[in-house]
Amino acid sequence: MTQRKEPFEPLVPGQVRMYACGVTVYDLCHLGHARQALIFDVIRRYLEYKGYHVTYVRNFTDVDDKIINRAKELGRRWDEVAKGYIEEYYRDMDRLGIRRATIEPKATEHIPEMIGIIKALLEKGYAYQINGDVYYEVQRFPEYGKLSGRKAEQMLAGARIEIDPRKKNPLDFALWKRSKEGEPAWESPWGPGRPGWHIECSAMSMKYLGESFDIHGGGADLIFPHHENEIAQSESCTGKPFARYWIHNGFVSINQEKMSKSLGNFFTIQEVLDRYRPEAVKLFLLSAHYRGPLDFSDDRLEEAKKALDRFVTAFEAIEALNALPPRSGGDALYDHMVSKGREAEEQFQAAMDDDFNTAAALGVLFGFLREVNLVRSEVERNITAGGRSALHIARDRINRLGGVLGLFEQPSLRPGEADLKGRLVELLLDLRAQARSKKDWATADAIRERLNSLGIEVEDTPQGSRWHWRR
RNA sequence: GGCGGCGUAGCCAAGGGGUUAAGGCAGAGGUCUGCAAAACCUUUAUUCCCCGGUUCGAAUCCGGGCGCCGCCUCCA
Repeated sequence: MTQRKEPFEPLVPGQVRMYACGVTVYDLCHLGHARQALIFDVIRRYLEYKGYHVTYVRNFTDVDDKIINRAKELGRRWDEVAKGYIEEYYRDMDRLGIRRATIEPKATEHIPEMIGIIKALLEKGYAYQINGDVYYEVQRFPEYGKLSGRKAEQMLAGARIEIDPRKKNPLDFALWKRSKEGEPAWESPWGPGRPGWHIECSAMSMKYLGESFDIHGGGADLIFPHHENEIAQSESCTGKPFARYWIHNGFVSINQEKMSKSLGNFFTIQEVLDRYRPEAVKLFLLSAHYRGPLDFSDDRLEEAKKALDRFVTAFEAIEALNALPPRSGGDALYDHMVSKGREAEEQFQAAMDDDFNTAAALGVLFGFLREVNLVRSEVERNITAGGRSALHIARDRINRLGGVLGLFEQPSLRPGEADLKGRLVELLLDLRAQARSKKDWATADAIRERLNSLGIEVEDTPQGSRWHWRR
């Protein structure tokens, strides 16, 4: 509200109540939606890491013009279209490893609450009805524009909105829309209709979080008018301050242009995930501060993938050390790693405390990884019990902190690695076939024995060798 | 026209009045290796778009330019 960073103090000590505007389910989600969802997921995870009890509400807008239009295009029922895209949404978020919110309400399931607020606004004189439509009267709320830093007069000057002559003021917005034939409709004191877009978030956030709560947010494009309108209708209804802190994320762009449906320059989450691991996509999305723009390109994703592999290879190498028996000693290494780890965790917290600076936090993790690799190369030369524990504890810390960013939670197998095993066996069998053709039985038998000891049985047949995992 | 944001190495990106200007990618050198690849280590900005000002001191604050982007209509 002050347009700057503010120290965070929740309304109720130890508890955080946050609301993020979710998606309108009329199409597949693109990378921009992924960024928004991830950022709020990370904020939630970090607050939990800090020991807060977090109630996180994220809604679905499941009735709206765009859904109705989409249904017409597809020749399906509007509610089926919404339901289908909610399923797609969950599929995308699950693949990305973005946690479900505490409560995920749908607009259509909260019509009575919305009607309640509209009624109250009419009674208090903040709204007026025309012919089955109900509008909020912006001029009755002097603070209108306080979030976006605009004044009502300014907005009129350059307005490019079409003016509805029935409205008292062009800025007035619909709380309730009368339904046309064939459109979804709910009974109301003003006749059959459906809610305006802004009212749903007021109704659902206040229902689950109370009339005043801590954090509200969404994409930067929602600042005006959506969030401005939410504030107006909520505060004039309750007479209390609405959300205390506002968090708005920047856009994902392509060639410096906002990724959007209208420009057609978007990539769906599914398209991106077909080509890149979820963890790499997340690393990319967190590599810039959430408020700034983030330009998408294959080069950036490739970089993120390689950067992520630094962690993956280190984890794998640390794991591999377990197979070998350690010597005693290495206590100094252990102490060193613990203190470096503590230092890193403090720096990580400092970065996240500063307006959730994930890019800086990631930098801390990479810096710590270097320390870990230094120790690792020493332990690889001389495996000691202390050295190995040092690496384990460091790996656990990286995992834990990475987990706050939603990273390192998924199996570290690189894509194709599972079937890579099969291809490696085939490769060995090819070599073995060459050896057999030269009657190099020692080599051939050695390969068979070695594979056998790994649980792979090899059978020779007239058609060539076959292999299978021992059951 | 109004409101807001951004401009830091070859690229991406933190920082934000005075410690060595994080980190990633790419490049260079090295360790390892029969050679290679991979991996790891080291290294890479006397300088932060330009011009003025404030200050003992500015990339960081202020004023003015230039360039890019977003919002003001649905948009994460």
